Amino acid sequence: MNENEKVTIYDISERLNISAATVSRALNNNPKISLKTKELVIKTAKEMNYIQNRLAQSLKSGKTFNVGVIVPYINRNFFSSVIRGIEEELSPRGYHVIICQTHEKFENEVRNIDALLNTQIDGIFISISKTTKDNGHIQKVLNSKTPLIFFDRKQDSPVFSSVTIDDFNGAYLATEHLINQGCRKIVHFKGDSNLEIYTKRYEGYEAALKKYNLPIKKKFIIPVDSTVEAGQLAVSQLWKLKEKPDAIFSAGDYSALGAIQELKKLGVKIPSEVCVIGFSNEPFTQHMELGISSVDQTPLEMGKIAAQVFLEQLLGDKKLTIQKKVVLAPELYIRDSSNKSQVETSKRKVRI
Amino acid sequence: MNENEKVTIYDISERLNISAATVSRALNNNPKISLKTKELVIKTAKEMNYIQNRLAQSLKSGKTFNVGVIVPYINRNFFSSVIRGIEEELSPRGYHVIICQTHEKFENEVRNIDALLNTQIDGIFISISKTTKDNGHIQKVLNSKTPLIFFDRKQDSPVFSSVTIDDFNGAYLATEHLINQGCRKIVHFKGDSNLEIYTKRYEGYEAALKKYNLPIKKKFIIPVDSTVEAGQLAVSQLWKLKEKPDAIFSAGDYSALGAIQELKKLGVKIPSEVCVIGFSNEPFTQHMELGISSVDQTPLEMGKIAAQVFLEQLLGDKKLTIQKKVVLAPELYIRDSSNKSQVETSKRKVRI
DNA sequence: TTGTACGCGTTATCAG
DNA sequence: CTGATAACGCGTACAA
Repeated sequence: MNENEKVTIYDISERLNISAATVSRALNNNPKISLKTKELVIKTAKEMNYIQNRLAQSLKSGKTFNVGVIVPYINRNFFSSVIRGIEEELSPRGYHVIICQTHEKFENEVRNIDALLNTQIDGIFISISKTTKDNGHIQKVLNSKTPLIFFDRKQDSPVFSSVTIDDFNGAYLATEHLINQGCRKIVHFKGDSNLEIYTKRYEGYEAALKKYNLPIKKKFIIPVDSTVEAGQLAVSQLWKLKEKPDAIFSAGDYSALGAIQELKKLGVKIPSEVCVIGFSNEPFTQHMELGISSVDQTPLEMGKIAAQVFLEQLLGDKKLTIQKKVVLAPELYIRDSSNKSQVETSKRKVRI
Repeated sequence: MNENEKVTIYDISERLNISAATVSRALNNNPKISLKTKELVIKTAKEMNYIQNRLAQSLKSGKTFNVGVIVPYINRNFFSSVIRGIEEELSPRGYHVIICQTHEKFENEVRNIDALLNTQIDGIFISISKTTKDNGHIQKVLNSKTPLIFFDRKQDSPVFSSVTIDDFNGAYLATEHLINQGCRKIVHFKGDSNLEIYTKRYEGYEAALKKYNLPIKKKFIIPVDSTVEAGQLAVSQLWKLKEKPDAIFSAGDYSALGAIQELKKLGVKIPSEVCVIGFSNEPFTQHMELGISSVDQTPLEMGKIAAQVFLEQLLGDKKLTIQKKVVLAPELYIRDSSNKSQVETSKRKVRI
């Protein structure tokens, strides 16, 4: 009963007095085999507790059925949700998902790419870090002919596909919503300019103001980290100005929360005096007593679609790199923090 | 310049007119090699953009430097934080982390184990699902001699290690805290009895009541899912009773939140009339206007320690399965929802 | 339909 | 110190 050592196709072939090749064929739905031996092999394989060695398989085929996902931090709701989407789409097809974190450091991103490349993954999903400047590491991926899909935070690339949301439009709609609430002096908490998502959000904000003939004021455009503290600080600075804002559109939810906390401390009424809307639709925004309006990025869907793009890529002609840019529609969630009419909308989902 | 095809040690050996074996030695810090050729090999390897093929390496050595992590859902804060801990501890040692989700379904757990086993991982980290009954799949892992570490949600096992928090004590301290606040009629929202973590929390609650000579009432022990809705429902049912509770200790934060929402709707004052404390210290608990008290499970640390236990295991004698049960101390976070004295503690961290 | 023989890229063993 | 060779487990032309 000491069948503890790994059982291989050779063990099966010996037991059955057939060749290992035949066993292999039986196990791989190869047509060139009689039903009889095929069934026999499958049966005894099961009996002997045979499990295929994917390593050997991969070495032969060049495919590992592993993909790598690179994100800044895996325990941030947005990223873990995207990863969940990827995993759920890919695992039924036999793929495994390897995760890597950059901690927003470019050097780690490079290291991760190298590590994934030499561990022979079949594809890479990446959301670049705030400090990523050049694209030498992405070039390496290109050279290795490994499919790569950007999601959310992408680099401009003429060859690689990407899945993002329409940040411009999300921001435009959020700003327009504030304008519709009667706000005229709208502050924007601007995210890191190194990332396209944040410049796009800024542009959407600007476009909405222009469209409604509102002035664009430099002093109302504040660079703010996506942290509670940064939001608090920004508000405390802003409220020292003579001209007070009547709304805040933040590029992140945490800074929106910080803003709200500070506004309350200052005795400013929300939403009657100031409306606030964030971005990302973090879980906490809906749980607050005063629900925070936000723009949802549909992370689960983003992950699933990124995975689908990857799978399509595999089917396509390898020579001709088919590149696909998917842009998802963001969803606006209007809650208390920006809802002056106090209509019951906190649960309502406004599909764009 | 068409050096695009994968370059192997043979390519290097040809170029240098030496054997592949020598190249291999040079690249692996093998002592049996002259410094001169070693440096030469390393230099040309770099020039030729050589990257080791980990697949071949793994096939030879039997080690893949991949580990698998199995959790119910990866985008739940607790789990993604543990995974982050594991990744951060293991990736500097060259390991990759593969993630799998069970969706709380036993069948998926079995499937995931099988998949990981045949993809030849070096170890498995698992938090079992609510519906996991027997342990046949864990036996398979044992047979394959693959190290396995339970974290948080474990099965009793005489051979496998585990890293958990002291759920009993966490619950005991939470309950004791409520008692110290003057509460005498304390409800417990009890989690799924299939999981040890929840029965332990229940026992901790019970022990605290006993210790302070408070009666244990069946009607105050309510099975509640860890969802907002379940918490709401439980409170609406409870407040139909003649005897109203004056505190709730919930085994989960979401149901604690639901309870608070429902209590407010009923016009019940928190914490003066009813104190509430949850479990898990989900991020939202600290962000609420009325901060929710909770028990922190130190997920990041749990992940790191699980990884360390795994690494220790590798060093130990393979024959003798060294089994280690690590129990971490939970941390109580007292916030508004259970702080009658209104002392500023919302930020204070009470280390146990 | 089945068997033989080789290669995937490395490393370890054994000579030299 | 270096080279030749086998082996890890599998899949697949090619031959039978």
